[in-house]
Amino acid sequence: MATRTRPDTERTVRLFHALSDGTRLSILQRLRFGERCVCDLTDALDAAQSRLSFHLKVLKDAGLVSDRRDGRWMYYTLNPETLGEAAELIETLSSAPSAAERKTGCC
Amino acid sequence: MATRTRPDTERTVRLFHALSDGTRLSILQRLRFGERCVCDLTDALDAAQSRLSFHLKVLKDAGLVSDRRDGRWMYYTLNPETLGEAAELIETLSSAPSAAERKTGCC
DNA sequence: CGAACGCATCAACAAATCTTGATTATGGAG
DNA sequence: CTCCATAATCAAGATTTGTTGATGCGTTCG
Repeated sequence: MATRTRPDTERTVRLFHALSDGTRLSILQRLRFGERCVCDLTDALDAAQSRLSFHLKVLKDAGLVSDRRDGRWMYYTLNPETLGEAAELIETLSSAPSAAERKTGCC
Repeated sequence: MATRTRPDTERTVRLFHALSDGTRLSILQRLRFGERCVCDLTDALDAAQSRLSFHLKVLKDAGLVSDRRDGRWMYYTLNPETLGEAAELIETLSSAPSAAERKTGCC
């Protein structure tokens, strides 16, 4: 069994921060339906282009989306692995501490 | 089967926002080991009392912890239901859209 | 080539968030 | 009642985050 990767607080914070904004959640919702270019998103969310660019960067830095260039369009897709990671982090929080954790007294 | 509760973006944002801070994650980690009073946490995390009070309020407002008074102490505990809710929200994001969702074109 | 397009990036401002120290509120001990 | 302990709240300031409009960069098309 793989050793549980250490929490890496900084990364965790970035992940949940990326998820803690309405615009970004809307973007992720859209991306559930498949790849989208920025132009699709500006239409759908009725948001300024630079605003979306900003949020897409946050999502990308958190690893939640990937981008791909095609001609002059940038296409964004969900990154399920990272979403899985986030779910895992939450489940760890709600799980009882392991024997090892109890022994070392926590954290 | 219960109808899927509508996303309620505002609540979702507050939930993930509460999870997107190092101090708050440390608090939650501690609480996995069981109920703790604020004094325990100030010791363990070496943080000013008013700082912890602030973060505990954020966690409480998000529904992630509950508090209980015992004499002059306030005891905080994890709220597993809300953590489950958070995990669900994430899993929804990484799940394929339902037929109904596809029909209405999304969101 | 040059013009138009799609998008990232930047600067400036506005707003939200976090920290710190002081104050207030509540409860228990003497 | 007075004093001390525990924790919430508040005010002030620093920092971070989000928005907007302008600019720049790469790509395509004429």
